[in-house]
Amino acid sequence: LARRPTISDVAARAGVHPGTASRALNPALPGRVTETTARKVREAARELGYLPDPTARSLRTRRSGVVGVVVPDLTNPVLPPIVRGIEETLWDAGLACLLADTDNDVDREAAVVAEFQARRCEGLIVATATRTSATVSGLDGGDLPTVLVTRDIDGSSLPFVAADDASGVRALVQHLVDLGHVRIAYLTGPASLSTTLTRETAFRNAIADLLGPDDQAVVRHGASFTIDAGRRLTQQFRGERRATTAIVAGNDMMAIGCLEALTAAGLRCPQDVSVAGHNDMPLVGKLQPPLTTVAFAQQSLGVRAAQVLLGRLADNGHPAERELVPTELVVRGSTGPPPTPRPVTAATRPA
Amino acid sequence: LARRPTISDVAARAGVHPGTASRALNPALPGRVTETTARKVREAARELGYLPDPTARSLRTRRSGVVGVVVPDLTNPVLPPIVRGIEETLWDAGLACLLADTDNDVDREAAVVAEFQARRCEGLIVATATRTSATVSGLDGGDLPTVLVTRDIDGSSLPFVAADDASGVRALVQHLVDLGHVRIAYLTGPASLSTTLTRETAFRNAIADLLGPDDQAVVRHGASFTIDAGRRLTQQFRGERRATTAIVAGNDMMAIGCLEALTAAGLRCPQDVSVAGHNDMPLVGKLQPPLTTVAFAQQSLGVRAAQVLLGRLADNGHPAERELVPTELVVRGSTGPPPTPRPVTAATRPA
DNA sequence: CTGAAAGCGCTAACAA
DNA sequence: TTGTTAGCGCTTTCAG
Repeated sequence: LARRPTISDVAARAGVHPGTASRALNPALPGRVTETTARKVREAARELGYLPDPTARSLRTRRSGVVGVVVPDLTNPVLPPIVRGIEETLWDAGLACLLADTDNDVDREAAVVAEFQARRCEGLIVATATRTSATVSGLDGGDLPTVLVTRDIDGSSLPFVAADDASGVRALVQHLVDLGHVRIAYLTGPASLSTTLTRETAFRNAIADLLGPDDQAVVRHGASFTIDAGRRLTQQFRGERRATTAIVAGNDMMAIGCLEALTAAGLRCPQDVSVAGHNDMPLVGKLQPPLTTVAFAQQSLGVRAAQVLLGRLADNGHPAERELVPTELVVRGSTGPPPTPRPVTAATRPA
Repeated sequence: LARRPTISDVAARAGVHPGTASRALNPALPGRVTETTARKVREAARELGYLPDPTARSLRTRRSGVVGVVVPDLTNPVLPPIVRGIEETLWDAGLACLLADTDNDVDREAAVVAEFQARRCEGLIVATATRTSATVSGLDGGDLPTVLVTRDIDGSSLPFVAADDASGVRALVQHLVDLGHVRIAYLTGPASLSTTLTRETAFRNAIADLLGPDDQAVVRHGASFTIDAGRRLTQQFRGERRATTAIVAGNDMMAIGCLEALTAAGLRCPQDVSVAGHNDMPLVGKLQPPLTTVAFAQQSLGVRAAQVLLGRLADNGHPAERELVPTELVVRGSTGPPPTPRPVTAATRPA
């Protein structure tokens, strides 16, 4: 017979009943079996190359051994290491990962979550980016264990793992203030994203704490976290605020756009204007100038997220953990002291 | 009752037999049902919020609706867009993606494939990197439809989708020769990887075709496709071959290492030595100098791989397609004419 | 065209 | 401790 061996085949070969064979193969079980039968069964299983059918098992046990991982856009460089950490950790726990990319689309997100529920995922790890999501909010308090990574949902009490962006941004502002900057602007992405709010709030707080009144915190929002958006925002911003000596971008891509716009305007970085990013994407340390940015251990973040989910799988009841993994300020060449004090308009005018 | 509705619930509500309900809900079936009953059943299903249980269905139909995607290392920047293309295409075809990262480990690869088979994946897309693999070879001719992406297996007849690296490398060498280079070296990664061989062979052929005898094709292998390996290889290579005016690297990371080593040796790129990479990773166009490299539509590659798999799923019999998606030479600032002819040793000596 | 019944492979009650 | 039995939810023969 060409079909793959079933537990009945194993049982037959071992001369026992299928039920017994099942118990023998199941490691931790209260009603154990004799060591001799266990050996016989294992032997038979090995000889036959028996692999249990997870489908049949799922149907019976109502546990699929599968976790759904939902990302907004896998081509965002922060995500792959996170997904890798998740996958590795879950694999070691005997769980497989279904991956879906929502392309930042709410309908797609809803469809993915529905599909993953239908497929009997035991848990969900959700990294999609918006601050609000009817789909994800609906999971809060439900019976499908869910962990948010990198994003937070307004008013949600779901467990959540992210980098401690606030500390990173604060360290960055501190660094700029230490260098002597007093006119610092923040260029960031859409206010609808969880990341935007966290970082922006941290920026405003840091400015208020370190430089006094809030009115010095200049913040501009772009349409997306891209090089283009960073470039455009910088161009239009430079038209209004020439006194600025340091620009913090919401992520590295925007910082790159910012650098390009400054260069195009004939300004040097960091001599005329300092620039910093966030995320420490691959290669930003190889740019000219190398980018000062906020880094975090991306893969560890994924590992932690998976561990939190494993905790929820064991007990979905206890209060949700909200964990932040540490960030680190990476100082590189794109930040330096502000231009030596001269009449401000002259000091920052394009060459 | 709190449990989710089954087909029997739907059938009861519609006043028909479960079997009939099943048929009514199944779109294309030979033995159809009356339009009126079909409507009743759909109505009942909608009211109950019925979702078929894929586990039970799988058990019965022996089709899981899941395919396995095996990657060597998701943090390699070429992979995420490919995986995204795969996921999107399969999602549209109603298939879900199980993702596993082997961390370039053969045992892990074997375990993953076994696990995916056990989980009743309908097909596999394998992107792991080595030229030989007992595990993957074993899939050849088996009943699990498998598509290789980005890699090839020696002597395998499995369907395979990759970028047309050979054309890209050839275009690159042509470009360098057109610029006037005659001493061109190739620095690449481990010979055990599929990618290494394809590109290296193309390089040797191009050199032989365009510059004559093979002895001018200088090739060095490093331990990995990393910045470090590129740097080390360049350092040791420069010790031996000062006449070289152009260096082609096996991928962009090595090219970056190469640039660093040249800079450290006081050489300018492209004035003293031209450098080129392969893959067009994010940001390599933003480096100083911007890197000349070989690009391909990564996401499309993933889409094509998924489409080929869908073809195999429909008919695993017909001969395996071996498809190459086009590459494009992206000329940027890191390549230029060789130094003006002077005594060779002087022309390439560090400043 | 629809109802009846069997069974995918496994595990968890219950009995012996 | 082991065998027995039932059944997870679905589809698909086979009758009617």
